[in-house]
Amino acid sequence: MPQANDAVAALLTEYAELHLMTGGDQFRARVYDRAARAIAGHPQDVTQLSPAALQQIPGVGQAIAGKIAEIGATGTFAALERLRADIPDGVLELTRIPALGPKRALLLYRELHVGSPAELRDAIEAGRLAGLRGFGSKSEEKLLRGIELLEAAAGRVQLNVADETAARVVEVVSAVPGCLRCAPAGSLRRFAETVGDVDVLAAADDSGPLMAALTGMPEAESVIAAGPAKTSVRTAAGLQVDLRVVPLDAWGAALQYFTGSQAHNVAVREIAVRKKLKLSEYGLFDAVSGEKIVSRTEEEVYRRLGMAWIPPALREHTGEVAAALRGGLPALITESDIRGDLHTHTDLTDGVATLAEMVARAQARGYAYYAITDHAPDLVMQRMTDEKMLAQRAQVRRLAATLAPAAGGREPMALLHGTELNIAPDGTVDWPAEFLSGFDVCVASVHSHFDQARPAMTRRLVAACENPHVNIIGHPLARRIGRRPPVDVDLPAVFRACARTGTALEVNAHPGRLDLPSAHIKAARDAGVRFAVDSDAHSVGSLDYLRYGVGTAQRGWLTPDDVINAWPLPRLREFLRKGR
DNA sequence: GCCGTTTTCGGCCCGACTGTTTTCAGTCG
Repeated sequence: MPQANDAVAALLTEYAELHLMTGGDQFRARVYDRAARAIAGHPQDVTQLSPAALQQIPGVGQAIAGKIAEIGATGTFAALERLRADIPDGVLELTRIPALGPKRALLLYRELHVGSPAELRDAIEAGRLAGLRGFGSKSEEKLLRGIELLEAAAGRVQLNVADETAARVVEVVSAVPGCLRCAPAGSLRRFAETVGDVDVLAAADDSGPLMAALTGMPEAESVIAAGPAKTSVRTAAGLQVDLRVVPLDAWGAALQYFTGSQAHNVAVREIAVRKKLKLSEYGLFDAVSGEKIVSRTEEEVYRRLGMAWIPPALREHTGEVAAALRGGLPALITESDIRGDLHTHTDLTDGVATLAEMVARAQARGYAYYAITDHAPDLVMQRMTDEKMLAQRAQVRRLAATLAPAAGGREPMALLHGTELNIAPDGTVDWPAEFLSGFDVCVASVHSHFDQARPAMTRRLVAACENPHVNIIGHPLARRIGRRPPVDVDLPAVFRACARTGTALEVNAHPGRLDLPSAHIKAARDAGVRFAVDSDAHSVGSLDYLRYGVGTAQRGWLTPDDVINAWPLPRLREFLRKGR
């Protein structure tokens, strides 16, 4: 998805929020919100489209098309600027706090002049909320917890944002004459859950033109530091980007050093010390003579230390160094091992692309199979019915029959018709067994009652696993990174239930979820659990988010054998039968 | 503000929960 669309969508969403906050018509706000989602998921750069083409996008009419044109020309639109003048930035930031919406956020601002989450915390701690309509002691507690969550994520961005920024920097720097190599490093290369700043490494004899290219990027709003070895800028979105330039000869040692993690580097350097060597970002040296031994590639550096090359996703000092020393690194799953996506949506529920559009993109990704799993009726706002679901199934079957064989004479992509069920507080799901048996695959997820106490939540998830038609537990901890904490659940008990019943746990690849989190994946795998790495795509472009799920699976040490959608279709189908 | 085999106006996704109230507004999915 073009990055320009995200910027347009963000402005339209902001307008909807401010409009709602100031008591504007809720339906107009909803239309702007819907248009924003459709634009974010639109495959072409909307600022390049004609008014007529814009109005083909669902939810975009004459007025919003005009606003988009205005954004294309000026970077914003007048109606938004009028609202911004009324309400300071921080008030919108207040609504990012869970359980605090536009109405109460505005009340806080109007009554107490609270204009940011930090000011809200001060106000709560000073007892200034006492007596304010709509705020009791429970609210205060909940808000303080929410502010904590928000602050923990402050200054860090989701993987996709860091990834897109890094890709732009690499593109620009690589194009400079004299640039010999350029690649992202740091926590982005390790597929960390969030990224604090973007590290990009380049190799060149003369760093000057490369640094100038970075500071000259239109996205570079301010220059934090500018030297020959390292230059840092801050983007308009507030993200810090560090570019480091090294001689080509030091590429491997520098890439190893700047990829981290710090704990991994400390462990690797200790190995070097024991071998009477010294490892730095400039190379691996003889500790006594100071003579350089290797530095050109990461592989050489690790090999000279007696280790196989360690995939970046493993470099967290959680056993990877010991495994590498004894030759026991796992053959990690890679994106090319994934044969299909088992959790995706269409515009039948809250997706923004049609079935045909989603399937076409899945085919272009080279998948052997692809599942459509729209929401089930208990998520009331999606207005799903038996009839709509059965009609979609017929449509899927018809479409499947028309798919052309893939390149190389392979079978045409198989289409699986599925659904994403809602796990009710008691562990039951939307439909009875008879109706469920008509699906090829069922994902089941928690979408409500996130605050259940641990015993109830554990019973709930275990009961879902025990349902003979539930194949995959979707986003098992139901967390939203920086937005909503994970549910409280006895994970070992859930892992045992999954292994016993043949239910896979999802590694949801959406960069705002990454759930099951990598920290828990290894334990689940050791308990005998299988996994499904899914995009949970709601648009054509977000099918590509799958790579973040693969990175998360790698951080959990998973191999293709652990991941059901890396299996050939017959083996997958056998798993989905769940012994029935 | 968008949309239409309900098509140029009058609807628009809606039910449940929570914490606050004392009958309901706000928030969420």
